[in-house]
Amino acid sequence: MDFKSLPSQYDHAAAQQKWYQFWEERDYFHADPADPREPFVIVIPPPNVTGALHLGHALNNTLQDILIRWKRMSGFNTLWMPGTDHAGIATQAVVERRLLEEEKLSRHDLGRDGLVARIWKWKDQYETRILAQLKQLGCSCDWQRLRFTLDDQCARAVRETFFRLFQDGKIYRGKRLVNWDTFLQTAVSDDEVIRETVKGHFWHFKYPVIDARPGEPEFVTIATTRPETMLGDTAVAVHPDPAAAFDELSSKLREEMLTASEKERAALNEEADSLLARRAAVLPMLEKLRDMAQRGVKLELPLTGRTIPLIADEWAKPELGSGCVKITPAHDANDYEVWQRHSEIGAINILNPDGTLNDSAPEKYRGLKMLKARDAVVADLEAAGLLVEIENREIDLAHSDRSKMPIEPYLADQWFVKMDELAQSAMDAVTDGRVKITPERYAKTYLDWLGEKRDWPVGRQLWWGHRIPVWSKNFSNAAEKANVEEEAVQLAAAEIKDAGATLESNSCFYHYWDPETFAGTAFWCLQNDHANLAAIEKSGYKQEQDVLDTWFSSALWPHSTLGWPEPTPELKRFYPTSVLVTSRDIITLWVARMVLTGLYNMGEVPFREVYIHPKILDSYGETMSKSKGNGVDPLDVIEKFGADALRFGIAYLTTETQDVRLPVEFECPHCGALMNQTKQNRQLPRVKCDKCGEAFRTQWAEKPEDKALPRGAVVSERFELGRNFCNKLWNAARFSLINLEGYEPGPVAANDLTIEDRWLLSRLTTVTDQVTVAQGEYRFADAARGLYDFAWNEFCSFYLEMTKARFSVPEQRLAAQRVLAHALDALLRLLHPIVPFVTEEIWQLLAQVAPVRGIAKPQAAEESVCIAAWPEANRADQDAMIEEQFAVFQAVLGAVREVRSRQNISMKDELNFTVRCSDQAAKLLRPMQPYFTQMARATGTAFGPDAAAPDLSASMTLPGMEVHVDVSRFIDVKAEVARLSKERDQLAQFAKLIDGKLANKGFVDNAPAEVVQQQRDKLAEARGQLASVEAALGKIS
RNA sequence: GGGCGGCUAGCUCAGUUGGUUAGAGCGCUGUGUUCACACCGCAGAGGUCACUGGUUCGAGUCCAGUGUCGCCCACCA
Repeated sequence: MDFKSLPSQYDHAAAQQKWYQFWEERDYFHADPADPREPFVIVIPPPNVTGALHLGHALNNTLQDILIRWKRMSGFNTLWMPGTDHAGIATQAVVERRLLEEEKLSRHDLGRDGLVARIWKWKDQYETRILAQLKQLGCSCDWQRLRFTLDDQCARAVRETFFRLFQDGKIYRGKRLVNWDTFLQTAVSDDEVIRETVKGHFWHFKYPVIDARPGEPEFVTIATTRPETMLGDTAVAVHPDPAAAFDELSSKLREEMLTASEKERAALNEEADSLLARRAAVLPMLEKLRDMAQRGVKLELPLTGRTIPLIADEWAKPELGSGCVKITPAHDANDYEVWQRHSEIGAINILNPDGTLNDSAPEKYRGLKMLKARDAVVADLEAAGLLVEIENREIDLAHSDRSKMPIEPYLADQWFVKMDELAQSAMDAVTDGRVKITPERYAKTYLDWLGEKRDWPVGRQLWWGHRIPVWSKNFSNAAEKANVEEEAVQLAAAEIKDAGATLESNSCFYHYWDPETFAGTAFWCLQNDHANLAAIEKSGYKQEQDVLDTWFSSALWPHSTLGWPEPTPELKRFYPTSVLVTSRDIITLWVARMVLTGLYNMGEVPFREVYIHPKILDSYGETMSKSKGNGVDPLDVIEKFGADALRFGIAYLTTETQDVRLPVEFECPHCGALMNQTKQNRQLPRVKCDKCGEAFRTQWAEKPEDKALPRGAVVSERFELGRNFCNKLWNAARFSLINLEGYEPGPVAANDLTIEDRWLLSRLTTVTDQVTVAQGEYRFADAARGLYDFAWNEFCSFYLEMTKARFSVPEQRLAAQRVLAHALDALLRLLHPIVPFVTEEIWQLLAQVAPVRGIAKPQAAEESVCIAAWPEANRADQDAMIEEQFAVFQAVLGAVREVRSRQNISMKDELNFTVRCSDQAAKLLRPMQPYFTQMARATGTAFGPDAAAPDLSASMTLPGMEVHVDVSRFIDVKAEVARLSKERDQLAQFAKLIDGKLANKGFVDNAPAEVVQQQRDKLAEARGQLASVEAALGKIS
C-alpha cells in the first residue's frame, strides 16, 4: 500500500464502522466460562429504556470499556455484561404521555395488556437505539449475553427472590403514606418528587370546642396551607408541655449565641426577644388547652358534622402558627406519625386515586378536585364565621418528576421488605472491606443511608413491571377465617400431591386478621406458576395488581444476568464481579440494594469494588437534561469529533472531584461554527448563527417552518482536544508508515540504539508504568494526560523529529525502522483502551508493512490490537543518564529557539551559538550537535567552561549554563536590552527571596540539611545567572 | 437543619506524603507552510492559588472560621 496517499485528516467515521464489525465478527468480546484465565467482570448499569443515551451514559460506559479493554489486553478472561432496565415509572410515564398527546388516549382506554404491549414496542425501539449508541461508542460488551430487567431470566430471579424473602418473613403488608401522583395514579418514591417553593396562603381557622367550661376558650385556632384536608382531620394537637418546649428553644438559642459571630448575635438576640414575647402571649392559653386535652375534650369539626379529640402531642410546636395543629393522618406524613402514637384517633382517607374527593368527604364536596374543594371549604368556613385570617406565605409545593403534576400524600396498602438484617449485612460488607468504594468518601453516603434501616416499600401501582407474585382473598368473620385456613391446608396437600414438591419450597401462605372481628386477608406467594395456581384462583384468590419497584429487579442484576437461581457455569465463574462503575446518585437506590440481595441470594457480595465517577454538568453547573435543552447527544459528538475524541475527552476530564463542567455549544449546520449555548437560546425553537447569520432548528422546533430548517447539533468544543489528539496520532502513524517502507524485522543490538532511541525506550517504560497504575486506581485523567503528553510532546515533537534524518541514511535506516515500529506498536497498545478505533486502524496499517516487530525478540503482532498484550514496563530500559542528557539538550534547544523568535530571525538563516557550562554538561551536549542543526538550524561552536560569547550575541541564562547566540547579522538591540533587563530584575528578586530565607535563623536551624543546601545552591546559581545577565547587558549597551 | 464537594490563568481543569520561580488544553499575541500533521510547528504574554486567622523555619497543600456555588439526605401545619 502506498501510505503517502493516506489522507492527512483521520476519517473517524469509516474506521468506526469497519473495526467494530471486525471485532464482533471475531468474537473478541465473548467470554467463555470454560476459559481458565482469571476472570475480570463488569455488569453494565443498565440504561433505562426511557430514551436515548446522554453524555452521562457516554461517560459511564467509556470508563467501563477502558477498564474492560485494558484487562482483556492484560490477559484476563473478560466479561462485560450488557443490558437495559425496564425503568417502571419512567417508561410507563413516557409512553402514557405520548399516548395522551398523540392519540388522546389514557391507559384505561387500552387496558393493562394493551398498555403493556405498547410499552414493549417502545422498549424494542429504544433498546435498539441504545445498543447502537453503545456500539458506536466502541463498548466491548458481550452482546450474546444481552439481558433486560423484565426478560424471562430476570423475571425468574425476581420471583425466586421475592418468594424466598416472603418465606423468610421478610416481606409484610402494611399501610403507608405514599406520594400519590393523581395523573399517573400511582405512588412515586420520594426520590421522584420535586419540591419547589411557590407563593401560597396560610389560612387560620377556628374549630368550636364542645362543652367548654367557664374560662376556657370556646374555639381552637389552627392554621394550614391546605384547607381542604380539614375534611380528613381526626384530631387537633397541642404540645403536652409548652413551657418546657419554650425553655428548650431558649436554651438552644443561648447555646448558639456562645459560638456566634457579632453579626449573628444581633439576629439571635432579636429571635430570643420575639420568642419571649410569643411565650408571654400564648403560654397561658396553650397550657389551658393542654389541660383540656388531658381531660378528653372534643371539638366540632366544621362542615362534616364529626367530632374530633383535642390531643397532646409534641408534634404541635408552640412557637409556630397558633400553637395548635390539625391532624390529618391520611394526607400528611407528620400527622401520620402522630396517628402512630395515638392510634385511637384513626385516619380518614378523603381522596380517590384520581385526586377527587371520595365518599368520606361530605356529599357537597365529593367528586371535586383538591383545588376546587379548597375554594369551597374556605368559602363555607368563612360563611360560618370560622375563618380567622389569610396570610400570604411561601410554601413548598411537591410535584411529580415524571408527570409534573402535584403530589398528594395518600394512605395506601403496601408491601414492604424488612430491612434490619439485610441492611446490616450490606453495611458489614463495606465496613469490613469485602466491598471497596472509590473514592472512599462515598462509603459514608452508603453507610448513612443503610444505617437508617428503613423498610423498603416494594410495590408500585403500575402496569409496567414484575407483577407481585402474591394472590390474596379477604375474609370478614371467624367462620370465613376458619374456611380459609382449612383451604390452605388442603391446597398445600394438593400441592404436595400434584407437583411432588414440598409446601416450603413452592408456595407460602400468610394471613392477618383483626383480633376482634376476625376480618382479614389471606395471601399465597407462589414461587412459580405451578399446579397450585389454578386451585388458588379457583378458591377466589386474585393476584395483586401492583408491580415491584424497578430497583427490585435492578438489585439482582449482578447475579440474575448470570443465570441465578440456576447454578450455571457463568454464575460459578463470573460471580462475584470485579468492579461496578456508576454515578453517585444511585449509591443508595441501587448499589446498596445489590449488595444486600447479592449477600442474601448468593451469600457473597456482588462486586469487589465500586467506582463512583463524576457527573457531567453544563457550563452553568447545571445537570444536563433534555427538558432544559442543554443535553448533549453522544451521537452528535461522535459524528462531529469521532467516538475516540469523545472517549478521550471523557477520560481526560474524569478526575476525582464530583463534577465535570462542560461548555455546551450549538454547531451551526451551515458554516460549522460553534456557538455558545445560553440559558435563553437553549430554549428557542430556532437559533441564528452568530457567524454566518443563518437560522437553524433546535430540539424544540414544532412549527413546520422551524422544522424545515437544518438541525443544529448540540455539542461541546471540549472534545476538540480528543479529536486533535487522534489526528496527531494519525499523522505520526502516517509518517511512520511512509518511512517504514522496506522494513524487515530483526533484533536491534543495544549499541545500535541511538541516543533518542534509548531516551524513548526509557520514557516508554515510565509511561507504561504510570498508565498501568493510574488505570488500576481509576485515575483515568492521569492515564489520559500521561499518554497525551508522551505521545505528543515526546514521541512526536522530539523522537520523530530527531529520528527523521536516519531514514535517508542507508546504513541507519533499518535499525531506525525497527525501533520506530516497536515504539509505535507499544504506543498503540497503551492508547487502545481509551481510543480503540484509531489505534486499530493504525494497527492494521502497521501490520501491512511490519507484521513482525519488536527490538529484543521480534514477534508476529496479534491480528488485532484489541487482543494484543498490554505492554510491560521494562525496567532495564530506564536510563537516568539519558534522560538527564535530554533535559539539558531540551533546555539549550529551547534557549536557542527563544532567541531566534525574540530576535525575529527567520528559519532560513542559520545560527551559531556557544554554551558556557560545566565540563560534565558539555559532555552531554556535544553528542547532541546534529540535533541542534536539525531542530533549530543552529550550530553549537563551543561547549564548556571556557566557551566564549560571540562579539554580538543574544543570551539566555539557564541554571548552570549560559547560551550565547551569535546575532551579529540580526541584532535588535532594543529588544535584547528589554529582555535582559527584565530577566535581570526577575533574577535579582529571586535572589533576594532566597537570601532572606537563608538569613532566617529558624529556617537554617530547623529545615533538613538537604533543603538548606538546596537553597544555598539555588542562591549561588541565581547569583551566577544574574552576573552573566548583567555582563551581557553591559556588553550589548 | 445535617452531610459531601468545588473555589488555582479569560474558560475548563491538573497540582502526590507541606520544600525550586504553581502547570496543561482551549482562547489570546507574534511568527512560520515543498520536506507526517494549520485538527500543525516555534516562541510569548497571562496567576494576591476565594477570604480571615492559626500551626510551621517554610502553606495552593495541614487546622479553624467566613464567603460563595453546587450536590445528597431530612424537613417547617
